[in-house]
Amino acid sequence: MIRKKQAPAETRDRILSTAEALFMERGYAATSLRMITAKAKANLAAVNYHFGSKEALIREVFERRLAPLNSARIAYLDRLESQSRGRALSVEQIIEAIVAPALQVNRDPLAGGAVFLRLLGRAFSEPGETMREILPAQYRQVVVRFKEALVRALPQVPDQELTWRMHFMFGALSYTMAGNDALKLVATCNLEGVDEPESIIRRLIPFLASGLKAPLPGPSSKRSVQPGKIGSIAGRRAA
Amino acid sequence: MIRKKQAPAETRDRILSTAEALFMERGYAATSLRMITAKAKANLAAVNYHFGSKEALIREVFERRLAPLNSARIAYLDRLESQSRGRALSVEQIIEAIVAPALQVNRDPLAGGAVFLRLLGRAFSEPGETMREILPAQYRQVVVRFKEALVRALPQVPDQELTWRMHFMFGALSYTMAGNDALKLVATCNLEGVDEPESIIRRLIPFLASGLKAPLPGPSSKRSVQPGKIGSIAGRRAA
DNA sequence: TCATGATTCAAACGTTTGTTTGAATCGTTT
DNA sequence: AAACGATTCAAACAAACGTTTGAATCATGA
Repeated sequence: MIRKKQAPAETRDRILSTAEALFMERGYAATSLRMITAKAKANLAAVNYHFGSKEALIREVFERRLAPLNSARIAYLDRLESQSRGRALSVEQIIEAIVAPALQVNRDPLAGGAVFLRLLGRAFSEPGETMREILPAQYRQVVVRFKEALVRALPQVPDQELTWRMHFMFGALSYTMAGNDALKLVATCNLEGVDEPESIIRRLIPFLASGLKAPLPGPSSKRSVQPGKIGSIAGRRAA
Repeated sequence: MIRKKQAPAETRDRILSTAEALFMERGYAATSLRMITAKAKANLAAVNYHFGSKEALIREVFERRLAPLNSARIAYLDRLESQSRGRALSVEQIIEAIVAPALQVNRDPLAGGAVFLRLLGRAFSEPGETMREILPAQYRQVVVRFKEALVRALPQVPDQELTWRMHFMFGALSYTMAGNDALKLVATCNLEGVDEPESIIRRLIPFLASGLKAPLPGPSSKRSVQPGKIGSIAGRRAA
């Protein structure tokens, strides 16, 4: 079961990378082991031999890339904090510590490249029990660490509010990483630099930083909304 | 094929709503017609009779809810613009026109309720050809209309930049609507009002508005990032 | 050289998938 | 009552699914 010495086990990695690519473009449930093994030029039984099951395969697909990525993020943050001794980091620096390692992965096909980043972006809105186990486990350290840094950088923002804003940030981030073809949704003009992640990040960081630093809303501005109706359905009332 | 008079065709709607709920909690590919028809207390063949195929079913699931929602958004924007004669709307108002109708849907189970909103949030990062056809077609009008309003509200922001920021906004929005259980990802403290969409929106709007209004970056600040490697691999240097 | 354990392979396992079929049932109109 | 189209239903279809099996193949240490 566990390979020790002999055999380069290159089959294992070939399956992992092929599964990664297919999961990205077709989704998890819609990708069969037969597709994977055929494209990876491996035998069908190889998946169950090397991983045990399809579920264990997808688990490995993520952990192989995600663990190094999140370690790099924490290391990046550590470096920034040791450089600016004592002083709190800027929000932009903190976001950079999240985003720059991802950018690094994007450049390096050996670390997963754009394929894995898109897969990862989608994983956050994937249903099912599997992802609800993998992602929190992989991100726990990162979240705690960056939350601490953000609390120091934004002492005026209450804890609850900051948690929500981190949530929104992760949303915009994972959506952007997913590199959605739904991007063409908002593309009323032809976007320049769609394929240059650096330029996307240069635009994303100010957006997120401004969001995190947004002025606090009045303690309870009840004004909100009270529109009319929706569609053709009648008889509705607002809050 | 097309029902004219007789029979309430309530079976059709029962299948639609059941499929909606199952697609939300299990995903599209992982939900079988047998699950749907069993839970909807309909015959298996009813799906192919009423819709033609599984693909046509999911298409109808979305269009039934999405068309009224987006119509309501445009109507909301029209109302705001006719109220403030001539003057440009505030960014917050424009966001409200996007968000409030969704909030309305959330309150009304007959319009889809929270179930459909979560399904819709996920749809944006769904792979496959189906969604890449449905969503752009349903959103085209909305995007054009709101883009125009935002251009008026933010004349200092270049067109390209604004398009990207709308992209980020849709990301945070769909991620939030998906009501991800990955929310517990960033939940280091127990969130209050997780189940009160109003309070979530009250926090989301300032975040998005600040992001859209963010100061423009220097024309080409090349400083950015260029770290070393990733993970446990050695040799790293800061930017 | 032989023996050993890891890996590959073709074939088959029993389920489950989406779809089709043809007869039964229902409500309405003639 | 008879006839009609719309709808439901049980049954079957081939195809594809994840997994298992047992023998072949390979590289290596004795």
